[in-house]
Amino acid sequence: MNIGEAAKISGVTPKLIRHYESIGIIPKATRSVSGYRTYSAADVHILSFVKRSRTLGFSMKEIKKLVSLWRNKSRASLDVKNMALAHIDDMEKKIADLQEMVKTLKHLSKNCHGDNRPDCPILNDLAQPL
Amino acid sequence: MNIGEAAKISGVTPKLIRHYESIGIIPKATRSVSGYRTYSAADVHILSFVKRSRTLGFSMKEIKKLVSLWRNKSRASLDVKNMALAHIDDMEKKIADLQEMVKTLKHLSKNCHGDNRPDCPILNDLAQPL
DNA sequence: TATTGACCTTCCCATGATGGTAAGGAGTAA
DNA sequence: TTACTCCTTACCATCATGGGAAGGTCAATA
Repeated sequence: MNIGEAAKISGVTPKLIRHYESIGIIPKATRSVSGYRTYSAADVHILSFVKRSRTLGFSMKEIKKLVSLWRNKSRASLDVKNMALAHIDDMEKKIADLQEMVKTLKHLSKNCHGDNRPDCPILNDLAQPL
Repeated sequence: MNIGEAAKISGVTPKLIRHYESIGIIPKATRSVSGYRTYSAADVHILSFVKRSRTLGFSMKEIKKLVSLWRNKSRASLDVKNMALAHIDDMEKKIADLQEMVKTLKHLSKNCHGDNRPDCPILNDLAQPL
């Protein structure tokens, strides 16, 4: 099948499929006589794997490793688990950061009249040297 | 003062100060005879404002608006509050997304032996067409 | 057969916020 | 004068993705 159909099935746009190929996430596609990329069901499976990994927030660098682990039948599940745990850690840090910001902003917003008057605790906070 | 000192006081690197100037977040700095940027306490105050706004997760686009509201003495606090509330919404969406990913990955990790064996529920999930 | 329209190709540029580096000028102190 | 630190601009990199241009291919239809 051509890149368009592979894109529809995998949920990865043609644009991104080419990009993934260029940075070595996926193997180089075979080509038709006229130069079109051609994909097998196995190729589409890799693309779906990448898509799902992105959905779970893994970076392309991590996904590159995940794909190679997936294709290596003698992998140790420990390696995969460690990647997952590290990624969970990263995300939990991000969540904590965001929650802190939300907390602060909610507090400031609560004290802001939110009317025509210029006085505003939010701006006062921002203008305060940290 | 020169850009280096303004950077130390405000916590914004010289690199970023120049960048902020170039994209119009802060007014163009006055220059010394030899071309060095010079900053007043008021200029540094703007930089601190930007820094604090970044700390609260606002985008540069939003900060541009916040700065202009801050400097507009006849602003309506409603405008500021609405920006804050919209930003809170954005962040809460991001938090929810991250929490969903964490939840899924934690579940998968719990079921992964994490040893020398290749069998791995995490990879099985990733390989599953969504 | 000629044309059309949908698909494919490569190449370059843009995003957003930040960092790095290189090449060169300015300021100051020994 | 040398040496060192600071400043200047300009370009490139990151990360994942999207947009668009210019041109080739394929299949169906007029």
